[in-house]
Amino acid sequence: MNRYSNQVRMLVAVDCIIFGFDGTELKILLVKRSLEPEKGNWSLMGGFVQKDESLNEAANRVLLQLTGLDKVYLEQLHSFGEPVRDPIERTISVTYFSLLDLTKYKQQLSTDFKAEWFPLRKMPSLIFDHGEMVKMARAKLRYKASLHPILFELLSEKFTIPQLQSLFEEVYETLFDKRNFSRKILSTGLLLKLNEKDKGSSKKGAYYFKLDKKHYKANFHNILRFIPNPNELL
Amino acid sequence: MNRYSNQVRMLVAVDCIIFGFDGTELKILLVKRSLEPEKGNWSLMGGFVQKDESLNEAANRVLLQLTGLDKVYLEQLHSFGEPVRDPIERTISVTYFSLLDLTKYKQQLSTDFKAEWFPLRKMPSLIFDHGEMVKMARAKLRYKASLHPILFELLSEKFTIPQLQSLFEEVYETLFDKRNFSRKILSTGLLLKLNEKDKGSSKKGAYYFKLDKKHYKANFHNILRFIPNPNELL
DNA sequence: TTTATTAAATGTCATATTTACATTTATTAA
DNA sequence: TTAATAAATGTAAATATGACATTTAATAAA
Repeated sequence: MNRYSNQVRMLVAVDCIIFGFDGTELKILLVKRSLEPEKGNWSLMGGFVQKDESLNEAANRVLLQLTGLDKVYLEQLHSFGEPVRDPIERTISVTYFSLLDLTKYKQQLSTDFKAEWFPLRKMPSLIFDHGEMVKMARAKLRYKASLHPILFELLSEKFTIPQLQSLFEEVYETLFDKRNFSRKILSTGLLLKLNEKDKGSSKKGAYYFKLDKKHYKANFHNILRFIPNPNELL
Repeated sequence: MNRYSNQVRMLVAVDCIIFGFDGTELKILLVKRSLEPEKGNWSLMGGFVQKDESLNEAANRVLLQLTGLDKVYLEQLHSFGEPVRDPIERTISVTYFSLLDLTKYKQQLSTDFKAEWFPLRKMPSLIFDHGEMVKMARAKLRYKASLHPILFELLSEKFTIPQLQSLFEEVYETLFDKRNFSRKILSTGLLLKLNEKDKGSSKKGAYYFKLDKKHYKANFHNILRFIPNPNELL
């Protein structure tokens, strides 16, 4: 016996929801679809899983092709499998969500794919069920970032507390008290203060911090509480 | 154009990790595989996704076939897609994890599938990558139950606080202080006290409670904290 | 040199939550 | 009536949280 009989084979695709932060706005990377149907419409970056490729490998390949970036935060999100989600042919989509430092993004490669960063709040409508995928990724980002230190993946190696706070405020579409925010973030023990200031946004300047990588990796799965009243935000 | 060209089609299966609680032990429902390869070895209950069936529909169908139960807690967990995970033919497995009240389980149907409940701690080794799937489901159960009231899905409609505490203790393989446990659970406002006692385990008897369904549904997604020091348990 | 301006950094107090720990209560059987 | 058993409940100290205002460092203007 070398095949299962009487069963339907289908295409399996990966689609990536890629988030970035430019210092002010939370953004998503989209591409113009290059084939019919819906050619020319905005879409998540994706591709079919190849013969000898795992799902994770496929997602990493797609991400590398689009951004030129390797070793970015990438996590499987959810699989979508409505029978008619792709009108051409039955296709299961395994979605991944990714967080990356927008400033490291290799723009030259993006031209091959007609890729563009959109502010999440001004995102165009997407093909197929991609809008639903983004919605789920956004919910997961909020959920996970309230409990685990994932938002650091969106910042450069060096960042200031006010920058970090802006990012949290953008993700949760709210404002936090800076005294309490600073106290809570510093109390995690995740941050190392550098002897260097960012003078970009004030005369006094704000100290740069970087992640304590050891502490970060060792405690990543711990449940912290980054967000004061997470329930009220949902 | 009515097909995508030059792409590989694969089988897509759903596999279900089904948890139950008998009052003492946390259990998992397994079946003896009925076809080659690995015929006769223990396996998760699963099946191939059919032509006009969504992933959720496939999982519900499989669960109904095995347990006779409809409308149980069922949640998509993760998709597994290593190229060689099934030696016969490339198959993507979308896993679902399910929590059900073991006492409602229709045993007569299980005979068709040679299904059996195993205590999680004494589970036999499973075919393919099913062991890894169970491990992930167990981690997710612990994670989610520390933040959301999902363990109630494992109990009957009526239950006592000591029974609930036993369940938590079994899931986390630890002991909790009963005064603090009771206070924390009651403070959620999820429980309604009934005018009836369970005399099964003491002379005094323990009051039965049931879920306040409205409150449960409205607040399910809120992040609570059922477990005192979840970090130390991971 | 002094002063004004700006955002960063920090402190305090009241309240809520958490943890550790012991006694009383209801029921049944001896 | 008493002994036995598990259920139910209380309290006090420590810690975390949330609301709120002042001081500080650096630059630019007077």
